[in-house]
Amino acid sequence: MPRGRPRVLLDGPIDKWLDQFLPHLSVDCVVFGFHGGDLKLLVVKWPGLDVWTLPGGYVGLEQSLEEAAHQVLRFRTGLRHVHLRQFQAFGRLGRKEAFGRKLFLTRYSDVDPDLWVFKRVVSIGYYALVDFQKARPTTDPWSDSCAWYPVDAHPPLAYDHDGIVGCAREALRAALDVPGAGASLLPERFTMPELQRVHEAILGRPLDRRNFQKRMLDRGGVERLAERRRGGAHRAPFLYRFTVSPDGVGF
Amino acid sequence: MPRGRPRVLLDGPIDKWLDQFLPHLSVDCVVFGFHGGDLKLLVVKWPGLDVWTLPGGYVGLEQSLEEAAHQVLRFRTGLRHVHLRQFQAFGRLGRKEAFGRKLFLTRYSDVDPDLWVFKRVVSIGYYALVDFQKARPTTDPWSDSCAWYPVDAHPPLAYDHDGIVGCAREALRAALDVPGAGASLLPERFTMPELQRVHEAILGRPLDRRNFQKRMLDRGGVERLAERRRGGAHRAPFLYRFTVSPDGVGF
DNA sequence: CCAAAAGTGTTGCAATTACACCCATGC
DNA sequence: GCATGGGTGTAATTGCAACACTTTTGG
Repeated sequence: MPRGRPRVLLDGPIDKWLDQFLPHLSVDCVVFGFHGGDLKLLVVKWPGLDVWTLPGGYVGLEQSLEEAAHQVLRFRTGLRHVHLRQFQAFGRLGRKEAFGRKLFLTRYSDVDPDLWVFKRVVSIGYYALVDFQKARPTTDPWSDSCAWYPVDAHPPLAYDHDGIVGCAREALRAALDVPGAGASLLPERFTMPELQRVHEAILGRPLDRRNFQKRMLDRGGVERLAERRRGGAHRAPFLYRFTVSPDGVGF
Repeated sequence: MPRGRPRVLLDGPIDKWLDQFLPHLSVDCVVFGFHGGDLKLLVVKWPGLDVWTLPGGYVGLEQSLEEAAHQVLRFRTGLRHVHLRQFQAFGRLGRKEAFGRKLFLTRYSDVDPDLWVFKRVVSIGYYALVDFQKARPTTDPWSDSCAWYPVDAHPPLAYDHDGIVGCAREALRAALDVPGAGASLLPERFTMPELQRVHEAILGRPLDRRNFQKRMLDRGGVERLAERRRGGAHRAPFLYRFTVSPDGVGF
């Protein structure tokens, strides 16, 4: 499977390329975006086999898990400073890596089936919240496409990645009550209804407009700007800005 | 570092022994007990160096992470069905494994410093809640001792294990509001005051006796038995039993 | 009989929920 | 001017925290 920095993908034989990573380990990223009123998920399609997966990557020998996840995000979305949170490690057996070999065979004729990528891989799951507008889904030479899908209607994913997505959504829901939650899914300046749509999409249920606004302002972490959003068909809503980082700490 | 099944520890050379595990990976277990009114932590002392760590182990090539953690628990406490929960993976650089080499040198004169155990190891953190009475802390031939310490006054741990303990306590606190929480720290039958002490120890603050009892009964998951605890100096309290598993699911 | 711990009920506050009214904008 | 969405306030409810009284047991 093609993961990690693209620039080294094509240099030399595969086994040498794999030597730069911690064997049997990977990070998988559940990348959430928000657009058109619902949550989007970034998925990667691999050529030939009609197989989709989460974007992921291997971990360099001298690279922290977090750095590895950031690298995946930077590579797949072009974004550098992304809200990223580890939520679970997935290490049960039967995380079939068999299709990976087929994938390699589409590029290389003779691949050693004993390489660790075809055996068991333990994966550390991260979820990421990105600004849909700024993200530039990037397809590499290995993959057919890298694109957003509605999180409730994405193509079935290989391995146990569907389960990983469910797990990530749960973790995301649980993290929703800290000040600044959902910030990273929106542009820097946003309106209160927009923030509400984000919360509704994550929780999966409608929220009361007025109570929502009150709670957000009482909780702190948001700052109302003088400006309003122009151009809408109705009363112009205020713009807001977050005053805390996505992790709940002040800037 | 001596981890994993004891029976294979002494068979053959170390590098062969290590071949049965996923390289660069381990599980570390934060084992909580409850005794004499406060939380205890199970720690292991390694010989010669005045070094303590959490009980941990490596992950077999055909073993799930959870199985590996269960194996550590079974080995260190003799308990088979333990409430175990993964809470975080620790993979940042600088998790110095240097002392491990010294440890091996106390047993073997010539150890290859290129073995993966001396390089970087990513560790999956599990916390466990065990019945203090039933647990039998077990020292193996490699370690000086395996013993309970008050969680607020345990010897400083090597690596980043002190940080791991803090992380585990936080996860434990967050998991305290599900029905059946704290069950696994007590014997099968327990009194309400006992359960309250557990919650107080985890939260680190006193709780109101009456509100506590009400909440526990309203929430469900506990069942009052006919019997009472005899022999106390005062009014005999009722005995209770949990009707849900530690994970919040009914039996 | 007294001290100390356990069982049960009631009150009051505070946070959340439900709901009503006014304002702005485009067609 | 009217439909639609946005901003603000208030009443109702509920969940939780504070607190009082009774019961049991050993000494």
